[in-house]
Amino acid sequence: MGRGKVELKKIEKTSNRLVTFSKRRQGLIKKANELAILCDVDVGVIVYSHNGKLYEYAKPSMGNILARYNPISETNSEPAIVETIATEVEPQTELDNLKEEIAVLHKMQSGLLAKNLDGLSFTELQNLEHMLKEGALSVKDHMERKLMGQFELYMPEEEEAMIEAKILPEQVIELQCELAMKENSFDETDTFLHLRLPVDSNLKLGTPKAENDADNPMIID
Amino acid sequence: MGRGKVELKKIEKTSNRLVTFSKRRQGLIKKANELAILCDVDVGVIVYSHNGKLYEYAKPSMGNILARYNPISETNSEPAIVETIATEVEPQTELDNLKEEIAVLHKMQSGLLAKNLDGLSFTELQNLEHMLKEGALSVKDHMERKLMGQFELYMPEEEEAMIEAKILPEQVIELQCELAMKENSFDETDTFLHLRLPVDSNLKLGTPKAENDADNPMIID
DNA sequence: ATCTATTTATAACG
DNA sequence: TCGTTATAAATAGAT
Repeated sequence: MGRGKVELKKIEKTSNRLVTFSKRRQGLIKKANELAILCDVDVGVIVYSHNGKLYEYAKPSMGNILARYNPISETNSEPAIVETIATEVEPQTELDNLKEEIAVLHKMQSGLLAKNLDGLSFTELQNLEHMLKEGALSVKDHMERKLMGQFELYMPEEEEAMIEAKILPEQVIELQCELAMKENSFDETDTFLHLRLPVDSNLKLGTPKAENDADNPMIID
Repeated sequence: MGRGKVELKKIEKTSNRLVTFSKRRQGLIKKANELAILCDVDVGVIVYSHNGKLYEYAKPSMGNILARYNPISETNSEPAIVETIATEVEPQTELDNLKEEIAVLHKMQSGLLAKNLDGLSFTELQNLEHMLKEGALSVKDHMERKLMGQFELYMPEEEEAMIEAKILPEQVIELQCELAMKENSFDETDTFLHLRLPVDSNLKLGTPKAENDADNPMIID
C-alpha cells in the first residue's frame, strides 16, 4: 500500500526503515486494538525497537495475557501456572498460602519502597513501575470479572451486554481523549474500576459480608 | 475496508464476529511478520479466541520476547545525565542487594498473578490493587524527583520546559495519539512518565486506607 | 510531519 | 471455511 510495492525483506535504507517502523508499529497496534474490540477477544502485542525500546498493546492487560500464556498445553482454558512459590494442595490451604504470599509481598514492597532507590537506573525504575502497574491492572481486571460474574446472577445475557455497551463506552472514551491531551499526572482513574454500576448493584458490594465471599460460588470466566 | 465502514465496537452478530475474528487475526499476524521482517525488529503477538484458543506470532521466538518483557532490564539506553547522580556509597553491595530484592519481588508477583484470585474477597482484592498501585506511584515519584532534582542542578527554572521537551521520550506523544484514536480500552496510558507534574503530585497518595466500603467510592470515573 | 497515489485488508455475500 | 468483489484503510514515497 503506497506508491510502490515492497518486498518482504529488511529495508536497507536506514531512514526509510525507521519511518516505516514508526508507521507500521502504530498500524499494528491499531489493528490489535480493533481485533480485540470488534471480536471481543484478548490480545497482546509486544514490539522491541532495534535499540531495545518497548512498545506494547494489551487487552485486558499484559499481565493478564502473559499469565495465561502457556504454549505447551494447547486446549487448556485454565490459567497456566508458569512457576509458583507454593505447592498446590487442597483449596483452603491453597487460599491461605495465597494470602500468606500476598502478605509477604506486601511487607517486602513496603520495606523496599522505603529504601533509597537512587541507585537504580532510570530504565530499571521504569520497569519496576511498569511491573507494579501491571500487577494492579491484573487485580483490577480480576475484580471486574468478578463483578461481571455477579451481574450474570441477576440479569439475562442480553441485558448485561446492553448495560455494558451503553454505560461503559461513552464515559470511558471521553476520559481517554481528555487523558491524551492532559499532561496531567498519574491519574487514579487508570487503576480504578471503570464500571458504571447501577446503584442497587453497587450497594451489594458495600455489604460487610464481603469478607467471606469465598463461600459464595462466583462464576467467573 | 470492505463493503461498509465498521464501528469500533463489539460485533454483535455472532457469525459475523467469528468470521471477522478469523480474517483479522490472520491479518494481524501477517502485519506483525511484515513489521518484524521489513524493519528488522522483534515482535510478539498473542491472541486468545473467546473460547481460550491460543494464536501467536513471534520473532525470534515467544520465549525470547517474553524473557525480555518484565524482567528488570539491564539494558542501559537511558539518558546519560542519570548516571551522574548515582551514589558511590557501597556501589556494589547495597545496590546489588536492592536489585536482588526487586528481582525476588518481581518473581513473587509473577507467580502470584498467575494464580487464580477467586478466593479473595473483594476487599482483599481492593487492598492488593491499592498496594500495587501505591508501589507504582512511589516508584514513579522517585523517578520524578530524580529527574527534577537533576534539572535543578544544571539549569534555571525557565529552561526546564525546554529540557522536558527534549528528554520526554517521543513515544509518550505517540502513545497518546494512539490512545485518542483507540476510543476504547483503558490501560497502559501511564506506563511512561509525564514529566510535567506539579511537585506535590504525591499528595494524591494521601488518602488510602480503605477499610469500609461505604466510604470507598466504587463508582468512579 | 503532511499529502496522495497505490497497494492491501476486509465486509458483505454466495 | 473458501472465493469474489466493492470499498475502506494503510502506507511508500515524495514534499
